Amino acid sequence: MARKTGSHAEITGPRIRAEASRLFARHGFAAVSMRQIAAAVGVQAGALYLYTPDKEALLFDLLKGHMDELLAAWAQEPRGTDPLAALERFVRFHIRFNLERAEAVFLSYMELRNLSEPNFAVIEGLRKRYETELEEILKAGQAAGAVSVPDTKLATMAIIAMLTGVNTWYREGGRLSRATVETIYWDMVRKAVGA
Amino acid sequence: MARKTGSHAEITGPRIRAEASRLFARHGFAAVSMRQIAAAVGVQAGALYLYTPDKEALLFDLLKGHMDELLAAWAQEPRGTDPLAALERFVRFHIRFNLERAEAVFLSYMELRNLSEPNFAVIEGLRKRYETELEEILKAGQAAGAVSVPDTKLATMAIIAMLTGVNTWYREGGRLSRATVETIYWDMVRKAVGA
DNA sequence: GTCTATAGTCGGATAGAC
DNA sequence: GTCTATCCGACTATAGAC
Repeated sequence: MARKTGSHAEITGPRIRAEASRLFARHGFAAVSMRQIAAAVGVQAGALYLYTPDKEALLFDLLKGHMDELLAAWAQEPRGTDPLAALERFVRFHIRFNLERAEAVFLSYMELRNLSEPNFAVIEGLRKRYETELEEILKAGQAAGAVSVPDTKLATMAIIAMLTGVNTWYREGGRLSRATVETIYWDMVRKAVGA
Repeated sequence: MARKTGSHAEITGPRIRAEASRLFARHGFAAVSMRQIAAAVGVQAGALYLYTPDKEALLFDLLKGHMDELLAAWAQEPRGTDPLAALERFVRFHIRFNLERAEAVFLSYMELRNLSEPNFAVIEGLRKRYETELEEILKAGQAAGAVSVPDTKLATMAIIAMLTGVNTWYREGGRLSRATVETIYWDMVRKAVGA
């Protein structure tokens, strides 16, 4: 028989993050109570405070973890010298990674304003670093004559918004596979940057 | 001397909507209390219920009002038979209108999940109608051979996401004027659709 | 590590005086 | 139309038993 109480530190921590992520994404940070999270995990509300100092720190952990994983995953993508190939890798990577982590992407985007100023600045810094990765690719492409955009900064923001937008409409098992979506978006991005 | 109490129905209603919009956009619907809204307007919390049956209806009014105004404003834009000219009008209209109503755009986008199912369906229907306006332009362009996209539905979603993204970074008095931003985005959209 | 119990605050919404 | 007062429930976070 499973006992009702005892030590489960190694599984409770991750489960708290998983349930909090799910609930925050579905109902919004402010609309979710610590009691709801605890109930979803199967512990009492008080037990959550063994794993997080407060509710905001829990949100920050989720957002910070997501951004770290995003940057780490991009860093592991193969490099290359061809700017156009790099751009294609970025487009496909961004769509693929964001669809795989739809919940975390949604959170990192909707719940930023619930962070305190210092925590907000951390996440913004990581986001900016990711954007810079794309801008460097565009600048290199521009320098090499492989791409032609009116403004690399605006092109960066335009491309990221366009790609992230996939998450708002894509549904698994729908009309198009992920690979097809990647290819169609790459086609539009390639043309948009005049390549 | 201004009296402290009395009848101000004609100005209080709009002021409640204005302050609620501002507060919801800044802190999120769930994080804002009726007392906060009342304090911003300068009345007591109970007085709000003369203007709205409950908090959600207040949010719905804001979102519905915004979508109605968006569709009405687009309906007033000049028509024409040239699909490419129509596309340019859409691009410039969308950026201009959304920058003028940044607060309402942000709300209509972030707070959808706080609506009840029937109210949610109303807003989604209006949003869909707006998207269809763009898709019809792309289809007409495709038929006329003026544009060439792999998929008009995806191109619609990609363009709208890209254009709406301007709101996330544009700051008044920044490096670029609104007109310049419109022109740069139109250049990227035009290329993206193979025109 | 998790529980129960609780402190202390704040929430949405309503009743009734003016 | 607005106010004051209030009901009643829910919230975050903590204390202390086990």
